[in-house]
Amino acid sequence: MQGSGKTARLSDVAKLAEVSPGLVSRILNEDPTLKVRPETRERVLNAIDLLQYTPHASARALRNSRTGLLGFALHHVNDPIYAQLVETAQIAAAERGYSVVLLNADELMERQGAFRTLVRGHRVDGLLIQSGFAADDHGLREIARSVPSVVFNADRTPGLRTVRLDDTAAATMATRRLLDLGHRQIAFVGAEGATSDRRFRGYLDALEDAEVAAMPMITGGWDASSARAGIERYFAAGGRATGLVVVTSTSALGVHAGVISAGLSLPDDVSVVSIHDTWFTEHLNPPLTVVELPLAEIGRLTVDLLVEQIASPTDGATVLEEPAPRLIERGSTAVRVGQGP
Amino acid sequence: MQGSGKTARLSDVAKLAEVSPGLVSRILNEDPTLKVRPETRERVLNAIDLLQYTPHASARALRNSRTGLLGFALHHVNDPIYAQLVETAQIAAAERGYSVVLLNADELMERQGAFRTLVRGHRVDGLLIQSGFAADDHGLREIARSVPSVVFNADRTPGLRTVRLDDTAAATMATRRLLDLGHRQIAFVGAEGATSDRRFRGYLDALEDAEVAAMPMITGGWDASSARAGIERYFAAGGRATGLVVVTSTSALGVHAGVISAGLSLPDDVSVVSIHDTWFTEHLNPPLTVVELPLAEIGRLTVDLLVEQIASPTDGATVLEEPAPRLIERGSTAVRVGQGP
DNA sequence: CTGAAAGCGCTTACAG
DNA sequence: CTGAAAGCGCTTACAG
Repeated sequence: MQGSGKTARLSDVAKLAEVSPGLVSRILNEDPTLKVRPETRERVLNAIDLLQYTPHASARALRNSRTGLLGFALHHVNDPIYAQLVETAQIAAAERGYSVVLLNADELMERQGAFRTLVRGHRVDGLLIQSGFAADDHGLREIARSVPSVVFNADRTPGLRTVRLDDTAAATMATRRLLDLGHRQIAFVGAEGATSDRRFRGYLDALEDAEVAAMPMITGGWDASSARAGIERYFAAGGRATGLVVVTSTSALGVHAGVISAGLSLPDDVSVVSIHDTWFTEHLNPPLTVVELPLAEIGRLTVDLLVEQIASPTDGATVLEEPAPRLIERGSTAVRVGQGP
Repeated sequence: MQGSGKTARLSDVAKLAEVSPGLVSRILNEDPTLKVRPETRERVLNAIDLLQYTPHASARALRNSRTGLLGFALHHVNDPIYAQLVETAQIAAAERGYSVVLLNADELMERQGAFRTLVRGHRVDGLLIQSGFAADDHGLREIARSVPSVVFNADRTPGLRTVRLDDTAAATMATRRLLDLGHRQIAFVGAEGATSDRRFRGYLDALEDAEVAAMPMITGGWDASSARAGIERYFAAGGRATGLVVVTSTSALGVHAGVISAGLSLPDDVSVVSIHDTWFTEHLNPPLTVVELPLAEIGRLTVDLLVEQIASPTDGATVLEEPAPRLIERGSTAVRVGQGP
């Protein structure tokens, strides 16, 4: 049932083409020092074709100390933003000849052994690590130092190559839009971790610029349900914000639902802007106003950086500023009404 | 910057423990025929610990003809249902000692070479293939036959191990609910592929049972935007359904938006039920009534089946019927009003 | 109870 | 211009 017998080895090709295995290998790998008779090369190429020869990945990996695998250590693929990122990054990796191994960041942080098997067992050539998510990433950073890697969403850290989007600019843009619409009671719905901190910073910058007082951060978290609970608590406790900047659109979905279930009208009583555009935002009722950040581009960039890290590791912080954040105005924002100036 | 020098090899452990490499290997792999002096074993274990020894994955893979990798060939990870599945399956795989390689089903189908490198290059021990998505999966089935694999969502096919959820039962349950609410004009919003076909069948079954006439299928597709476009076209053309059974919740999001943008009230004019519960359904406005199918369980089951396939390939169709589909009634369904009996 | 040796399939200096 | 040989790090019959 499984295919047509054994797969051909290099030596089979060599035998068929009546040359040595070494020569076949050199032709396959396009050894630049090699000067082979066109006629011989032809014979070898034909044999490869005839036998459907494909190099044995493990044999190559052992010999070259390169697996051709990139590990992606994520907290949740089941988040639309990261799913989108992974999808792009997987394609970018494939284009560069790498496959992507899906790793569980939490397991890697918690289980000492999981990390050891991965790194000391030479299972991947490099690691993309999702950071900036939990308050404490120490475990992940340890890991990042022991293998070529790119830490996604972390702040600049000595010894690490970090990459991130321009979170601050995005949050500033979102907040400005609410200010322009006349809102003066604007709160930030945030979460744990460095990414949220940077976005909160952007929110503060915009308010400071406009000389409008900031409000205490509302704790929302990174998922819809916790954000919804957070915002329901906020309004139940008498919260008075008329404009909400939400750390990410996944959470904004919950905020959206929470505002409505709190008996408030969206956008008439409360306007909501969030960060990241994704497949569901335009289909909400009302649709979500967002600041779009270049997810596809950061996916490619991250893979490129990781491939560079494998070639020669360097530290430093990369921030993708182009294409710039872009406001997409939809129905969840409106001119502020009521309560006088 | 990268870790503390070279990693230890088996021979280093052997040297330190003053035994042969073979012995270390046998202890490591718990060779049952091995009777070693406790004292010697202790020495070896200590050496392993001291050197932080971890077997070299590629060397093992070459020797054992097992990579420890499972390939997941998907169309879009960027779909909440599949993202959820992948997340569960990744964890299940890790528990069984396998890592997951993310593969692009479309690339695998289209690029002859991508598939050859994968299979003939011994890159994975087995393949989980997402099927039932496009109308024509022939390419994927070819692949499935040449390597231990499980084809997810396909109908029973000779020579293949298929696994799927009880799509028909789920759709029947959804349709019944609309019937119970008094709806008589019920349409199915479907998509391409076997999965949608089975759900359509379930819809037909329920109507037949109730002796209610079926309506032509509305073409929605597997994503929110195309489903929205489909439903907008439908109502613009004078479609008269008061109840909609949607093939999956991702599409239902678009249907939800489309019903509203068509100027109809949800659920008063049109009730919507869809298949699969996921993180966003309860946060829509109104929240989505769905039939929940056991996604986490099918993720585990699929990995288990795949691991079995690797041990010894067999064909056959597995349908996960337990836990049974479950109706979760939310705000997108209501008793049918207006237009007399 | 433990060791020596061959071999998994490749690549690459080193010869000629 | 091409070949023979060693070796990447492991495992496993085969001896003893």
